[in-house]
Amino acid sequence: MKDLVVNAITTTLLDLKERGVVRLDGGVPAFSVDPPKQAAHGDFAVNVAMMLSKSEGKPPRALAEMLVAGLVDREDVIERIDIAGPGFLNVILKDRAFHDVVRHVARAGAGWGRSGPTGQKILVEFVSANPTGPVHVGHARGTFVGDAIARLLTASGHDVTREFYVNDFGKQTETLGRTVFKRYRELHGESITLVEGEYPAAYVIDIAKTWVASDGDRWMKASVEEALPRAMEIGIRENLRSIKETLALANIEHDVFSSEAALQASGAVKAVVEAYRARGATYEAAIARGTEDGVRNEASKAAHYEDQQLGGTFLKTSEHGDAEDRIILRKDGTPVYLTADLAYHWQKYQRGFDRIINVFGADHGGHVPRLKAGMALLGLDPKRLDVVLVQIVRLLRDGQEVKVSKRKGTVIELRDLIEEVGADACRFLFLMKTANAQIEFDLAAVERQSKDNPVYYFQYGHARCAAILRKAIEKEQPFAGLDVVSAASLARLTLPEEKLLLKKMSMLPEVVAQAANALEPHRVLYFCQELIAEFHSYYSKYSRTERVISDDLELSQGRLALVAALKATLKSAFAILGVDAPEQMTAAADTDDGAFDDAAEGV
RNA sequence: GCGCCCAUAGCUCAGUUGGAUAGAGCGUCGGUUUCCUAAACCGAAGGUCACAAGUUCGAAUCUUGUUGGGCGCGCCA
Repeated sequence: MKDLVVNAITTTLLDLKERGVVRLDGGVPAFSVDPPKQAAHGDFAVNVAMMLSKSEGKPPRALAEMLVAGLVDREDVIERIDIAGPGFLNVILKDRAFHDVVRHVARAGAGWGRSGPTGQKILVEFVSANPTGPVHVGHARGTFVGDAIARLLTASGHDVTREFYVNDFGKQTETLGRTVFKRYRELHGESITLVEGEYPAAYVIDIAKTWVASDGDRWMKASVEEALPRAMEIGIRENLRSIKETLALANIEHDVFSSEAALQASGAVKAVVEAYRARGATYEAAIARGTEDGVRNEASKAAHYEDQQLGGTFLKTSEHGDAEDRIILRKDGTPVYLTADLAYHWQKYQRGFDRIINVFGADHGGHVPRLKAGMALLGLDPKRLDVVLVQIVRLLRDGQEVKVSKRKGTVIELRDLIEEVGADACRFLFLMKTANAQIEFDLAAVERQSKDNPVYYFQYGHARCAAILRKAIEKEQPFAGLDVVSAASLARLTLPEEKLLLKKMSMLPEVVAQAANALEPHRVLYFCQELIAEFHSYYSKYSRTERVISDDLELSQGRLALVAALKATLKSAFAILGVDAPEQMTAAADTDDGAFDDAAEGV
């Protein structure tokens, strides 16, 4: 619908240029066509006259008048254009333009709001929780945001691969293995003590039980070194199984689980180092170049680990915006975490993705410049790599901060949260906010409010549409269908609220495209909220006077078309967000208090 | 100390990439159901958009500075 206005204005501008009325040196500017806040300002407000003022050397209002006078409206959809304020064009459209929205929705079907295939291959990596424990609430935000971004990009016609990077290599995995082995011995009657850094939480005991069930006491005589590979294997396998179960509960599915251990075993890590050497991007040193002259000072964390810094092979990441060069091989020749990650991302490029998106927690923000610099040093375009940083969620319970720590065993699992409030409600809590703002999250409030969670407002909007369509059948006026509803019926949609609803619905494809472009799923959510609010308001206002279903059959069909189009719009938007669109609301279940109480147990 | 992110109603957050009189939910107060679902709607109260300059027709939005908060600054991952 907005396209109609954009086309008419563009055509008019080009025509005026042809006739020498405007110079249009910079081409047609990227003017805005927006629904104004106030109804008095027409259906769409256009700012093109203000934008052209400087380059044309004429006042905006004069340009606006020239545009109106020379308007070329090939599709015959513009009723009137008012000039207002500093030079806005307030466009009023003919009713026909509104009714075409219904045709659009009908034609698009299940693809309404989505775009055709772009051929672009995009990789979205998200969650990537360490397989040393279950998915906890600290991961929840990145998990839902990542999933919604993947859905958005899919809706925009891109070929999306969803990936989970499994850090099944390194010291933390070893620590997990040691803890599992201790618990295994404990189950066979030994008394054990966990040391600082090992995982005290109960889930490790469950892992050990699984191990006992399959291997019995076979490893009781083995040394730690002998048993460790098996302990790590079991630990990672069980944690990964638990992670996948939780993700399934959250309605999230990954296409690829990429293993760091496999990456290491494949030789890819050594290969990336060789590639850097061949490009002259490395050097051997005891300390990173430049760091002597005060890039680091005593306040830097690095100072506390100086004794572990023995030198080795450095990568010249500072040449591409990183604060300092980074080590990629220790003195003994072993690679560091970054080296593996560089190899991993090199592979992402080699796998043929046009765009690579990582959803990281804000605590990994410092990692981004190194990664991008590392890609640049391989001759790859770092702009193809986008990192969405999801800010920390501060967890509160009744206003008091809750510290979540895997090491202390005070983990609140995402699974518990989902079971308490439901997957859709949980998803909503995290998608309502932009990813790059830190938020607070009161668990007690979530427990209390689980019944009036915002998600139900959305779902009720859809269910209400469904209820009206059911009622029409009951009253023997079943809706004919969006594709066959008559022009005469649609012409009966003349109430201002009805036109507003149609106009709003028509914006869905643009909202989705913009949200995908910005990697901001919450935009779709707020669009739905506005649309539903307008609908409830319309419904209530006319519930006594202008009902959807009346004795006027022609009018009823028109209004049912409005309701059906809205239902289709919501259903499509919900699917893009990963939220269920129910046909009817079931009574809110009673929630028992304190569901988190035993989730945070220590050992 | 340095880098990144943030600051909007009592609370939690939006604000259509610079547009006209800054919004929603929750909370408070008051109203609306013989009716297509009240999980809804209507109204009231509530704001120096942290502060100060600057950029221009126009700033919550862009620039700089100040203040306050978060994250990071490791040869951990």
